[in-house]
Amino acid sequence: MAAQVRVRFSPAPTGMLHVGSARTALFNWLYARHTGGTFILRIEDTDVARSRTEWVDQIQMTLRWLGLDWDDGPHLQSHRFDTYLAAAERLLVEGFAYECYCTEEEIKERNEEARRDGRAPGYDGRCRDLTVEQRLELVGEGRPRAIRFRTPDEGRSTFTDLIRGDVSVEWSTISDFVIVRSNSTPVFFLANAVDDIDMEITHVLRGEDLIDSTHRVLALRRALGSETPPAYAHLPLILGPGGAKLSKRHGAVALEEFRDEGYLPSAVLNYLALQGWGPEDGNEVMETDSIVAQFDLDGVSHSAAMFDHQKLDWMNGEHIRALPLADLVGEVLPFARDRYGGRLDVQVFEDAVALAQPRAKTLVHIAQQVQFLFIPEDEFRIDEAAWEKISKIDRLADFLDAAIQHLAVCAWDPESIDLRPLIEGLGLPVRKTMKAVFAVTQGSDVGLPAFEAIYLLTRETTLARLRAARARL
RNA sequence: GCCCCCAUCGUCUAGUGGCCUAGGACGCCGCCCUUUCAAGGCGGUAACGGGGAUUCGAACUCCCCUGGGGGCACCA
Repeated sequence: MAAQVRVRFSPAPTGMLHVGSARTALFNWLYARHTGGTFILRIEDTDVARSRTEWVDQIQMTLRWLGLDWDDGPHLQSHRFDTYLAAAERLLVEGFAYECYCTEEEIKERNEEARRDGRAPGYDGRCRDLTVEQRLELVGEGRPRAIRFRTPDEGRSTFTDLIRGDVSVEWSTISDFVIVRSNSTPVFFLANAVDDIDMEITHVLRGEDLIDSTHRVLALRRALGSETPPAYAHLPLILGPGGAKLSKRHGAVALEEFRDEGYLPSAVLNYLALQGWGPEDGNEVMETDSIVAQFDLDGVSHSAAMFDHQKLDWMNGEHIRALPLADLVGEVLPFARDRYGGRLDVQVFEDAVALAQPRAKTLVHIAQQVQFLFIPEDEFRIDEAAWEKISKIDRLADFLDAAIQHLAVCAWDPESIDLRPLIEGLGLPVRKTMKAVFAVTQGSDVGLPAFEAIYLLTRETTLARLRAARARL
């Protein structure tokens, strides 16, 4: 057996957890749990200007909501600047890095010029081999000092990716890069390399957008004296519909949004696991435990996946239907309380959720479906389009009169409430006429099973709504 | 512009030289069930980007092209 697996999820706290990051977190977590390894949470907040502690908290909350627990951390890189700076100093002394006195503006200008001339952008190496005198002069001018890592001028960099095989690039295409900013804060590459060494990370699973930066991190690690690099696995990206970058335009992209829209964490986790990975038996609806048991790296696909909200909706419905009623009620309750507050009758609510469960896509959807039971009577409205449709129904007034008469005296149970015999008795078409029942009692011509719904509505309210509709004709 | 990665139904994917007249899932369409809408059942639609090469035989191997994505920051 190989050494214990140690993986980490290392987000930058610059915003909410995006589905792409969440998928990366998930795969790291799955791999750790599958192998019995350690899952570490590390916050890469080296960009002090953009990082915010509220995002650090928010990210943790979201990971917990998804059900991803970590064994170690969160470790904030902002607490370890001294360590990174000391490492940079060592690299400086040993000649792996050098001091750079070019200003950001100068570099930007030179890059733009290079682009105009059709040359490749990237640092031009101006400060690479300054003499002591030159350095002193630049310092004398009051110029800021950054530290740059010196990349090889020739040869190739190659590493073996766990899911892509050998990945290699010509060193000449990778220019010297900054590892310490002129304001003396460390940059991602440095902190990342140092921490992965110190935390003894064995496997780095991250998005494919980072594949090019791996060569630089690996070179840094070697310069820092690390002889055994971790295994790298670059995960396919998650794209929006049409293959464009997944963005707000395509609907929810932050996990918090999915939570607020009434998606179950188990469904989101299940769907995310399917972005780039699939179970061998093809059975896609899975409990988290089952995913953990089956997950492995060689099942990960190579190509990017497009995020499909429709499939997520279906998946969420599957998970909603798999939930025991009591659990589902607990899940929907916050959404319902939010809408109906004290008007919510828990017993009625439970029965209504049971009716909604087989036809629900999201928890919010369920909360909306039971609305007709809990809104104040003076706020109850029949959907205009539905009213338009049902008002054309043949002999609607006769039917409503008969229904009122029947419901005023019948026993109050769904069986006795059943209006179909009455409709047939009047010689009216059942399906068509039932549309009116839905609209008049629930506000829309589609809804929860009519007679159970009427039973929950109570005799009094039902009669009131029928009479109001009759009066409106 | 240069570099890197990728390439099977609309989408997620199975497929690792013959089991493929390419399988499953979402979606879509039809039928059944049915008090609406769903759910469920049954059936259908739909793909190996193009061209070479290797081979008795290529979705699967190799090369070229094309296409898509990513990167080339004192962001991560």
